[in-house]
Amino acid sequence: MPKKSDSAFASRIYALLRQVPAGYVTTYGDLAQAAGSHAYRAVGQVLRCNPYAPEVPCHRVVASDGSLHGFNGSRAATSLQRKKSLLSQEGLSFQKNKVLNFSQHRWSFRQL
DNA sequence: CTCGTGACTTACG
DNA sequence: ACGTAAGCCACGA
Repeated sequence: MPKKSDSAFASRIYALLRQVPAGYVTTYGDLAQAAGSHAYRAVGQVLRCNPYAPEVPCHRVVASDGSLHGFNGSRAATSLQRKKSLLSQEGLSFQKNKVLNFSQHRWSFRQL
């Protein structure tokens, strides 16, 4: 549940992300649009300060091309490695830092 | 209110 | 494929 200290925008992002089932990923763009805005970057800021660590799996959010950018407030390769591991456990496949069959595992809020 | 910043995206050379 | 530039929105100082 959203905290009062969270912005309405942030809450929306969290709520949407929570809808994403395991084995699926989404992009910042789609997330933003689903939130009713085009604040791609704002989404990044929100996730970076993600106070709902396990409940809001920020690792299910990838770049528009399915590549893993940052994670856990870090762009370090170690973080990306962990991200890959987590997603791998959810049935996703990886090639370096990119998701295989990305479009296939990509979650679309618009279809809901 | 203004300014700077960012885990972004798209376009261009 | 890669670097740069511009556009974009929200948030904290």
